[in-house]
Amino acid sequence: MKLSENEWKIMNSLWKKNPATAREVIEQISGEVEWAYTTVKTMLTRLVGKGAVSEHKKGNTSFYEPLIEQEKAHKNAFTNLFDKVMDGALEPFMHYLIDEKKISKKEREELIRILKEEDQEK
Amino acid sequence: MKLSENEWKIMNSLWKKNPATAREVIEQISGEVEWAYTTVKTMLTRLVGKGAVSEHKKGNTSFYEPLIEQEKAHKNAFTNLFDKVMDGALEPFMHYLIDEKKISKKEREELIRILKEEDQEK
DNA sequence: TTTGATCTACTACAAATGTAGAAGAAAATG
DNA sequence: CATTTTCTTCTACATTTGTAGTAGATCAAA
Repeated sequence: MKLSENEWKIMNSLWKKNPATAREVIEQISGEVEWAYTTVKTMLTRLVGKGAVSEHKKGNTSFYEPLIEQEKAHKNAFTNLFDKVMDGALEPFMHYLIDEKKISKKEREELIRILKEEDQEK
Repeated sequence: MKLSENEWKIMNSLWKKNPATAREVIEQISGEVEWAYTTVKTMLTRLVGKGAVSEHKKGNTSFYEPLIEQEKAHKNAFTNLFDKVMDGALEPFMHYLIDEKKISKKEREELIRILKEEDQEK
């Protein structure tokens, strides 16, 4: 399942709150982007076509729900990034995290904790 | 600078070896993908158009070189992934790394080292 | 120098993506 | 009920991406 940038936006909104109407989706993402109502509708329809979202109606209004799990979708996106874009390299990523995203000391410690924790588990 | 998947493939090849001719690029990525010669040419031309790659000729043959830095390009890709796709979430990424990419104990230790090292520096 | 191999430049064309307008149906409001 | 608001479905259209084919130029080998 490959999603476009705009589709991610919609999916992220739906993962936060669902079922949701097109109107609700728009409201949730307004401020981040300014799309016409029908633009959002079009993307929702396309997502339904891709099988990423379900649609059911109450009266004449459609309610949408994600059909794919956020976690899986994100993993796919990561895999894609690493395989296709990064050619498998991991280390530059860590530096990126630290340099560009300016993760806090706290977050850094959290990451270390996660890494160590898994070390124990396995 | 936004690159498509195929363009990443070409760029990664050019970062490994440059300047390079279209023929050399093809040879380097053959095995991973099977594109017609003219397909690679088209993409190189498009990359030149985007300003990601330079082209200069010797005789009638073009030699290509990356104009953008690999590190910066990768950072952009990360930023894009996090901002657009992940909505800023970091933690799921670590779990992804561990679960899906099955990074080795060694790599894990390396990541921890990097994270700690930066901790000292700043 | 003829001929085959190789390059380039140009053109093509379908699918995906971004972005929405128009028209008609349904719901809400006065 | 008449009018306004809101939804839906269709249609549209430019750009980007994937993926080459063709024809003409050039280089290399016999």
